[in-house]
Amino acid sequence: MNFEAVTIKDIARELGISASAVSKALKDSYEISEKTKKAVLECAKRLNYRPNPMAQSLKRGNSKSLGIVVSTIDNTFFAQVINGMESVAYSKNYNVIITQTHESYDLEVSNVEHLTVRAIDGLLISLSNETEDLGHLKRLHDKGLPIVFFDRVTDDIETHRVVADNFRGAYEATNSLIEAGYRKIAHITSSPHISITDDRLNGFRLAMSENNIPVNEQFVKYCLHGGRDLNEIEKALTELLCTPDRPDALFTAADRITTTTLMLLHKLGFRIPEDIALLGFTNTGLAEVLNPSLSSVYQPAFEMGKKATEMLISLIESRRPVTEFEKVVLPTEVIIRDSSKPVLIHK
Amino acid sequence: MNFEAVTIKDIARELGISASAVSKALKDSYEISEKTKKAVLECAKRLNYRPNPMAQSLKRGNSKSLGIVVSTIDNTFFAQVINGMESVAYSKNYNVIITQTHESYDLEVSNVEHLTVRAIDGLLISLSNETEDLGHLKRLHDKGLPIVFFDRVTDDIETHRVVADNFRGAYEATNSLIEAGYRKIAHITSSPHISITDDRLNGFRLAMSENNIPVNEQFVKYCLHGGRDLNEIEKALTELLCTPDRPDALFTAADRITTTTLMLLHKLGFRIPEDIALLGFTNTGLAEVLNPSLSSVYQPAFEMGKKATEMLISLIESRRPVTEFEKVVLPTEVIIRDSSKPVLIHK
DNA sequence: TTGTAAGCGTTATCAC
DNA sequence: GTGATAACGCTTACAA
Repeated sequence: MNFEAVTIKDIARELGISASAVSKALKDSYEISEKTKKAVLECAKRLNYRPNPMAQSLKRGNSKSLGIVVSTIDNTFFAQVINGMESVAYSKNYNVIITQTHESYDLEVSNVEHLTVRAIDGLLISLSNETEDLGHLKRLHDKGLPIVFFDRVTDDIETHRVVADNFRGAYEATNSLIEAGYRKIAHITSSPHISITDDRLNGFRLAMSENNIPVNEQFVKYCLHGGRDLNEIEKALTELLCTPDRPDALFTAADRITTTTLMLLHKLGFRIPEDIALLGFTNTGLAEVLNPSLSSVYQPAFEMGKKATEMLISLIESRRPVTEFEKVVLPTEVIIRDSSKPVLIHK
Repeated sequence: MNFEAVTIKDIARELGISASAVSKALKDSYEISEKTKKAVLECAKRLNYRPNPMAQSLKRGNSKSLGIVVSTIDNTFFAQVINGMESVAYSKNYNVIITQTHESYDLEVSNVEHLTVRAIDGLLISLSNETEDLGHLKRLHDKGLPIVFFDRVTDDIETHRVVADNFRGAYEATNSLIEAGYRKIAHITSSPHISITDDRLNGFRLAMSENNIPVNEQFVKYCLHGGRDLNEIEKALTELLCTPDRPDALFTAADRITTTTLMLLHKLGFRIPEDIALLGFTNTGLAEVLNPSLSSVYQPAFEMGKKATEMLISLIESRRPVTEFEKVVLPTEVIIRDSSKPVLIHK
């Protein structure tokens, strides 16, 4: 760029040596004398030389950047995942390029396109709520683009996957509701298209059946937009709560759904847990503070980001084609909360 | 990249013409015959040719990508700003690279470094809470890197700035509290280092003084971490509320501060607005739902992102050096809410 | 209308 | 130990 114009040639000219000597000196090649190295290093520092990553990429055939595709960055869970990804990527000298699908299949396709055009070395992706067809990803994968799926994964593409233990998290969470005496438990969850929805639903079902509690199918509500659409959740809640035989507890299956449900319950004048119990997957401090009386299910977001990125970078940097793929399941943490919180102050 | 290996040469070879003819045909040059163009286009599509952006950048001396620096993406306001930025950038064929400072000066410096090393064409930045020294940005600006500041701006660097009308927003918000009958109004705000803090505080002070209400300086609380640190706000709240002559209303000056305050008030058992009124800057749907009885100050986040990006791209693409810089002030929206919300259902 | 050649900044290979 | 040279993929004078 014009504003960062110091190149290897400038150093070469300055010292009266060749560009290739400078290049070698800068990477501490054994071919170059100590004296020259010292002079080059000094000069590079003095002129504030920075290698041009474009030129390096062009030469080396890689870009040292990773593409990230999430539904939205405005979500505590994904924000934490991205933080984990950044931490590993930066430590290994990779950059990340973040894109959002806003839960749209079309945007997912065009973002993936955008990223590969921009020449990424690998892709970290959590599928959008809408996505059913994986053609766009299969094609890239077949061409050799390393891909790691996280959170919302698919088994249709042979590669690494990192997920939280959604099944166990849902199972334990449901159990804790049952232990607390609740029986009429409703489950508000995401789109049926994505992998995690099934896992959580199955955990819920197992806990219920182990306790000989039949699942009322009217009490299972899907939210196609995953909590981003307030109306969708409002509708689900209305249907659940506007009946004489309404649930005595809600189990919400995603960060946004939990937060939104909490908001709506407050708005509707329901006290928690006196009027209705609420337990949900959440990575927002919010739910725990507003809802101190019950457990919540915390997803290992930062760890997930780290793990996925480590796996991706190892895929990228492995010399030979990888044939063994791993599905890593990280433990979900069910936080059992103590309802005896001190109330600090006089009103 | 190895997985996307179709180059201009492949097309040239396929058609038995030269690479430069292909290049020209692809950009619809007048020099090339219609027949050749058609053949090239067909072949490019058939082979799924994608230009290598690295090579283009190297040649053209630009990267068609913009750097974004925000404190954190896990914040409704910044997430909305980024959405606005993406919408403009994509429409003009720019990519964005998002980085977070987590309110740390050191991270701000290293991110900016990272971005320029990665060769961005321009920088969109909202200063971190901690930043006082602007040397790192001044140096880049002097070298010719186009920069646009948004939200948390500085007057020390001669360039475009985009802000919300924080002064007016705070003024109107405070007025609405006063009109509602509150007199003992506390102000919880961000770090005193950043520009918006002063603007908001001044709006608050003007409204108070116009109504002949003295500002109790004990009622003005600064949060150096801008609401990210729960303890900081808890401390401020405790100090404010644990006195006999406590405030009857809180005016919070930032999205995260509003949300966190809301959480803590609930936790402490304060009802809003019966026990204490709360009015704040917020871009989260949350606050409005939980706090339906009062106004809230909505920042034009999406518009801010759009405007800042338009200005940056015009800076980048302007041929001659720009000497006239603009400070755009977007209107803040004070939403007066109706407390008569229907409560839907029987408990 | 098309082809040739040089060059963007870097690096690898080979010669000196 | 150091320097020429070619190459990465693309663009653009300029030559044909």
